[in-house]
Amino acid sequence: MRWSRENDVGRPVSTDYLPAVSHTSDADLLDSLNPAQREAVEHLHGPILVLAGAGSGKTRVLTLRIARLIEEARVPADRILAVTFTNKAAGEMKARVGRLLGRDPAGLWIGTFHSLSARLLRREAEVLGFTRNFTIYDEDDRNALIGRLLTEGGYDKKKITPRAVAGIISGAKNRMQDPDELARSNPFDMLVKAAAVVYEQLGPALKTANAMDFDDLLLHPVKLFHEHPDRLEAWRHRFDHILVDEFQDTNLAQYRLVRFLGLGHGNVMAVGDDDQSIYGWRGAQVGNMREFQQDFRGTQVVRLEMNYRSTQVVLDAANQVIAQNKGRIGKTLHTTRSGGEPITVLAAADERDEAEWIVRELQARRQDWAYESMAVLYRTNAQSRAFEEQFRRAAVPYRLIGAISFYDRREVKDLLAYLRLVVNPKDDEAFVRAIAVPKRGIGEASLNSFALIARRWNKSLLEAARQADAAQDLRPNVRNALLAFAELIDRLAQFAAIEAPAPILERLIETIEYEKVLIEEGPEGADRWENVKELVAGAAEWSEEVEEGAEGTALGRFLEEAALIAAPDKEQGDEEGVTMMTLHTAKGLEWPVVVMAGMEEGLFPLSRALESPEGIEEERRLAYVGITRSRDKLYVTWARSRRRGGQLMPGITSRFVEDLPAERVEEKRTSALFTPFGSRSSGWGGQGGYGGQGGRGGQGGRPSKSSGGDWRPPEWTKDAPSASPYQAEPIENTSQTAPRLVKGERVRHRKFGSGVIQGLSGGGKDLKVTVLFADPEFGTKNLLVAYAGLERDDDWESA
DNA sequence: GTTTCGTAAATTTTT
DNA sequence: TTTACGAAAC
Repeated sequence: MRWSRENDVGRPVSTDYLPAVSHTSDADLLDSLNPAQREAVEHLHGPILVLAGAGSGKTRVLTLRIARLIEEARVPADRILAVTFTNKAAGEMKARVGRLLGRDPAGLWIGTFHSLSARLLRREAEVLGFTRNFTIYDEDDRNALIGRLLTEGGYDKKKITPRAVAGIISGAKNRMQDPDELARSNPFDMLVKAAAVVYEQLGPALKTANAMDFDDLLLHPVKLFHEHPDRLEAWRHRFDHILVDEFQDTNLAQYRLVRFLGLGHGNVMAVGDDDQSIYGWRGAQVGNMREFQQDFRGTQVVRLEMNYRSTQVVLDAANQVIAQNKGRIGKTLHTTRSGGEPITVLAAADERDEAEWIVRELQARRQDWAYESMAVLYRTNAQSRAFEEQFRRAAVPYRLIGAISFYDRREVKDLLAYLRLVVNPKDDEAFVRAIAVPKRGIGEASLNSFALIARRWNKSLLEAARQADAAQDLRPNVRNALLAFAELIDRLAQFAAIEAPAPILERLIETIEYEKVLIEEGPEGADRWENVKELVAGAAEWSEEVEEGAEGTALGRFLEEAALIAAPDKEQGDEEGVTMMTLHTAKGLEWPVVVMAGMEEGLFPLSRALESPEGIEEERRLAYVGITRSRDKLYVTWARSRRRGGQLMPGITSRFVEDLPAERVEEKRTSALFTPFGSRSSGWGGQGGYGGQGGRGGQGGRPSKSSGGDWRPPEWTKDAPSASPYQAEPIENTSQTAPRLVKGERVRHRKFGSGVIQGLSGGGKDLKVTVLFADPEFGTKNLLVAYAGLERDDDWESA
């Protein structure tokens, strides 16, 4: 096969379209590699660090090397450990290795640090004082637990929020600090002090609940190896080869784990790119790449600097942006794809205008590329909304990735709480969650006094509930409800002992009449019920997968997957189409056409990141990641004003836009009617009216000279000052797309549809309009302008 | 004790 | 625009 054609078809996931390789000799494959790649692939023993630039074929190197270890070096697959950053990457890599081998690499340990650690911990749980059916707590569970500890500690949860405390504790765990060290790190900060106190109690509390949070999944194995040399010895001999992908994003615990497991034989391949380190906020430390070379003596270093993905134009942009960072290991990407389309930098009026222009542009570009070849990337998930609206409106298919995790939905979590309780009766968070839905006449007060009793009895909530009749302090109906609930769980447990996850779920849903519960909740109930059905369907599908050598019951494994797999990348929207996701999620993927949207100071880079030089450098690396996702065409867009958190904020171009090489950039702006701010904001109320002609209808692309009024765009200059953090003030008193607020103007409301302004009242923030809506169901309504989100009703243009 | 309504706060990225 | 929490009503 020809590797060079591998990515010619535009699809986000680069392996989907790989032709199945029935049999290809290794020699052929090796011939297709460049010298550096080949060096990495042929290195079979001893430590090796691969500095793999974006698009330099590192997945190819990793998969080929694994295949060679199995095929050439005759290493049994089950003695190879491969760690990736996401579940998706793991799945892809496994599939690719399978294709290279022409068979399933059975027994190969491949997965994320978290999933592999969980697997290890299930086998070693007892040594650490857990049982193998331990629960994995997600953020909500952990925060709820922390909240309870805060309340018990007499803290005011309004001043010291569980979330803030959780963040501090998580940071400490990432640095592998114990509570004492955390307390000492910042003895004068009340928040840190409180966090240290809670941290102290959190460990035992989690152990009591037989639960671990995400951080613990990494910490406990390290602790295990540290305190139990015999276990370390055993696991050191478990694997002969270790490969770690995205090594630049490992944190301290992850690195320690690699070191523990790898130092014996030293057969460790670490693959990473310091320029793509974008998880510092989560405790990742690029320094691990240096540490690795020191800890593993004689590490061979290979640099992959040949990029097979992007045009010269795109690479120039990437190189120039990243060059501003200090302390890089240093690397310059080369490509053979000279030239390329220029980078389009677009200035839009606001996020809606931005989205509208992008959608139209992508529609126009459909003659050159399929929708599946295009991606819109943004800094924050919140930005996806504007795009969704415009994609829908234009009937352009899209796939939204990652925004809301399927398993994060309330109805899904509620049901899973029951199952968790079945698997782990000590899981008090699950108990609290499950007993609340459906309502059983046990409110906060009852639950609290019951929890006290349970504690006095030294029992978990479920255990205590089984004997609730002995709890004299409780009212009879509460006692009965507790008993009934415990019985329900126990019955479910009996059923679970012999059944697969799907029937268990079905039975549960039937028992608690969940469909009825949801439908009675209101209009969203139907959607929620759909999700429930999807959950059952997913469970049924899952049950069919045969996973050999896995630990625990089927139900336990099902729950573990639900906890660890972000959102089986539950995609929303259409099957195929333009992809939308955050820049973080986009790491490792590629598309012929990439749009980086929302390139404004304060949004990207985020204002929070501007507080430290490291923060800005990390944002810049994220920009680098974004740019290098593009094969052929890159769009970079920004908006002069943008709604953020309900407020309209003025925007100036991101410094990363200014860093782009001017000679490779073409500037454009939309011809949209402009949203006024600054001095024009006083014009609200009566005379209104910006940009006489309906500019919105004009096709984007050509800069139009006077799109309205006396407004001037901020100059877009190469050397604009950007040293000081950009602090934007909200724009008061404007609506997004500025309908003329005069009597007779046609406006559109999100819910009520189109209507005509009948009159105005109030002023400033309290400005109200009276609108007669076309739909008789709504009739005349008084709306607060600042809140109603009225838009010009320009349907008449097309009608 | 529970439900409902209203007001206030809040929004980074992911395992 | 959505969610979270608190107060008042049921």
